[in-house]
Amino acid sequence: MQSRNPVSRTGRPRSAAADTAILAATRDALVELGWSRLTLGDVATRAGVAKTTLYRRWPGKNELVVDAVAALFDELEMPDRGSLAADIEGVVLQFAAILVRPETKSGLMAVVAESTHDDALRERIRASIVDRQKRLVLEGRARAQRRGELPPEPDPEEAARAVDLIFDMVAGAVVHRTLVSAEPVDREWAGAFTRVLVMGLGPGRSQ
Amino acid sequence: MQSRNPVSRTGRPRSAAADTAILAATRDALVELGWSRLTLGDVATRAGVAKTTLYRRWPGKNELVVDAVAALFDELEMPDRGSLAADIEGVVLQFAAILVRPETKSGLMAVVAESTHDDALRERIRASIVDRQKRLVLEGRARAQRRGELPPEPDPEEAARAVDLIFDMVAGAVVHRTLVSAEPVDREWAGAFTRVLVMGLGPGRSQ
DNA sequence: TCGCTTTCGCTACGAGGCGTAGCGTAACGG
DNA sequence: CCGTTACGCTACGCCTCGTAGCGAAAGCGA
Repeated sequence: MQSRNPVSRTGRPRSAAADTAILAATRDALVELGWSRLTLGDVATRAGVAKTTLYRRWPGKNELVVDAVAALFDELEMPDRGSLAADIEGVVLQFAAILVRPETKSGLMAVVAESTHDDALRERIRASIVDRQKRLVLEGRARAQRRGELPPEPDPEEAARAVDLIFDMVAGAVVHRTLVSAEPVDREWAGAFTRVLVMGLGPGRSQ
Repeated sequence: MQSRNPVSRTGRPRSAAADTAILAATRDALVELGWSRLTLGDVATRAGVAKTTLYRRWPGKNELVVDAVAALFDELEMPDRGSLAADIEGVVLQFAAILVRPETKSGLMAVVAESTHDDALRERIRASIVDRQKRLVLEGRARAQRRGELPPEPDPEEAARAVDLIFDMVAGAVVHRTLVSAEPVDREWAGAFTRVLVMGLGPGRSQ
């Protein structure tokens, strides 16, 4: 995760089990307590480690929660479902399944809020969470172009803008539906959303 | 704002100036400190009131920040710009203008995160912030139907679902673009977003 | 003008989290 | 076996929280 020296070959190695225990304890605490009431001392107790061990590995609450939540996004993948619409609907439902979990809900938004005052934290979120999702958009877009569902985009800058737009639309809508509106992202909603998006992307000019 | 008795006609009245001073001080503190480092004692000092006065009016940090941020949404309105696309683009830019302010960025997401563990807080957010935005969607949709840009929807439940979907798409995309991607919502982005949305809503069946 | 009522500013307080320092011990590699 | 690093534990000063208690201030009605 983070090591002060690139590799320190001597001395007692850090316990990998402690890392996973701490991250799991953080998620448990997020579920039970939410963000504001979560304390690092409590997490340490839950994980069965000393509080000092926790501080030796993470600078503070923000970074710890980012890593704890990021692990939830490991399961993200994008099987080829045959069409652009099916691919989008699949990734929407998959993303929603992660987002609906209480540890994600309370943790993710809180660190995003903190990141508005902490550039390093924003970068950490981007690297460990956001980019992994964006990769799915890139993949789905490339597939759709191969199928002929979307026109190829010769200009790389224009393509990047299009990917960013799609990404913000998909992730934003799912997040807003789940967290702000507090309504479920079920097949019906995902289908309606996908219809609008695919229709908006398809025949018209530009992307 | 909140009064324990519907109206108490006797005794010293609460200072209305203190309310506005406290809310303004809260926004200032959000700008300088962000959410996590904001303390109620500091807000009281900035506002020139005693800390106890603050606690007499708000239960805690969450509710105070909701009210402080909600005041920023007072300027929301939706002039008729002649077409559905222009209306959407206008509300996107207007919403983004509020959201880009540092007090909104750090405050809004934090209380949303807290609301996942506090139903009363979620309701407070919905009533004082979310519903005010949703009204714009309702208005723009009605206008577009009057113009013939969108088909009328006889089924009220279906109409409500459509409004909710549009609302989550618009607000979600703008929030995600601004807070997570940390990129500006300029005319170019707003235009591209509006193109996709309008095209997705328009010709196809239902929405 | 005088009470009655409620709010206000101020001070003080216990409780609890934060982040760090220091120590002795444990677990590796050479 | 030795050097090095991680670990568990305790203790600490600092800060914030949220509340209690007080006297003074500011309205209203008689």
